[in-house]
Amino acid sequence: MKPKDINGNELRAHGLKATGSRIAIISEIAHIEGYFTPHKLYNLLKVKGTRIGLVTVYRSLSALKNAGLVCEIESTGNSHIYVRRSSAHHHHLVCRSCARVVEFGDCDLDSLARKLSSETGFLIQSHSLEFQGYCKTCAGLK
Amino acid sequence: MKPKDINGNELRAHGLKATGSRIAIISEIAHIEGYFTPHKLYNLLKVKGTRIGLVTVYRSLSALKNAGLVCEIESTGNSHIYVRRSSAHHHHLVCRSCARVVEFGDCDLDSLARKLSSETGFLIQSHSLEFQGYCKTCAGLK
DNA sequence: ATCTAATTGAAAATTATTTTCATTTAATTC
DNA sequence: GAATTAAATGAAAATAATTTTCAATTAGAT
Repeated sequence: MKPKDINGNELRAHGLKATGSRIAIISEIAHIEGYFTPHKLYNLLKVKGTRIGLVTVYRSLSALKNAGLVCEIESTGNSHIYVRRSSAHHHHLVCRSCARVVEFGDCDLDSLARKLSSETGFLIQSHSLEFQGYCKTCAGLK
Repeated sequence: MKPKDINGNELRAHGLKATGSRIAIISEIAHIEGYFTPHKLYNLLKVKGTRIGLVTVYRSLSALKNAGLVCEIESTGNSHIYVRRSSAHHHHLVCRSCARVVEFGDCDLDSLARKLSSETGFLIQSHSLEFQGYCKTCAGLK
């Protein structure tokens, strides 16, 4: 929310060239509460009057993902879904109604991972976990 | 592996018309160890000499998913990914090398869900969990 | 055997994403 | 501050994935 990225320091700190497009993109992402697709971000930027092409949105999101500034969410849908990234290892609570995303970090899956590892012989390297439901506001409206 | 589906009883039991295409599809799926995309299944069927169109593969997988005979896996990729479904509530261990999938059921996330619920006000309805790594065979080869 | 609604295939349409390549631009060097 | 350079950009084309349309076929019921 705060305009801390009016300059491109955060981008440069992550090894990315601080172009006008990217600054506009991370500024816009800072305002998005829930998750978003490349198209949604593109449209938000267009409404704001910027002239950033869809291709640049795709490429920038890919770069921001590699730099760790956004996360890509796993889904069964037909398009990429991103959220702004804040903490290191974390998971998401996703609202089915308004797309609000809440992060949490304490997943405590190590003992389960160890157990599965010994039962199956798998070398486990990572995991993904997500809870789906309705946020406080949307749950109240139902 | 066993040809229990040479007839379409499993399909009819789930409210699906037992067409030749669908019988061929579930028979083929029964032989696939890991996960698969619509295209992969389509190609396997073509190699076997069937004349099932890609569109039918898409439609059948959608129907089988609704009927609970296959699961769709969440991913960040550009295509749908399915696995044969066996038990009710379960999760997957996925091998990054050979795509082998091992199911497990005891995720024990209820207490975490309750805690998150009380902290955030979310009404939690479901969750997805997946572990990624290398299966015993592929881990040995590395 | 007939009927009917669901399924199928082929082609077209739609949607999502990536590549190509000429141009522009941020960051560096002088 | 101007010149240099590699990376980023935009527009269009290419590729890939998925869905729709519609006429023909077929499973399951009568």
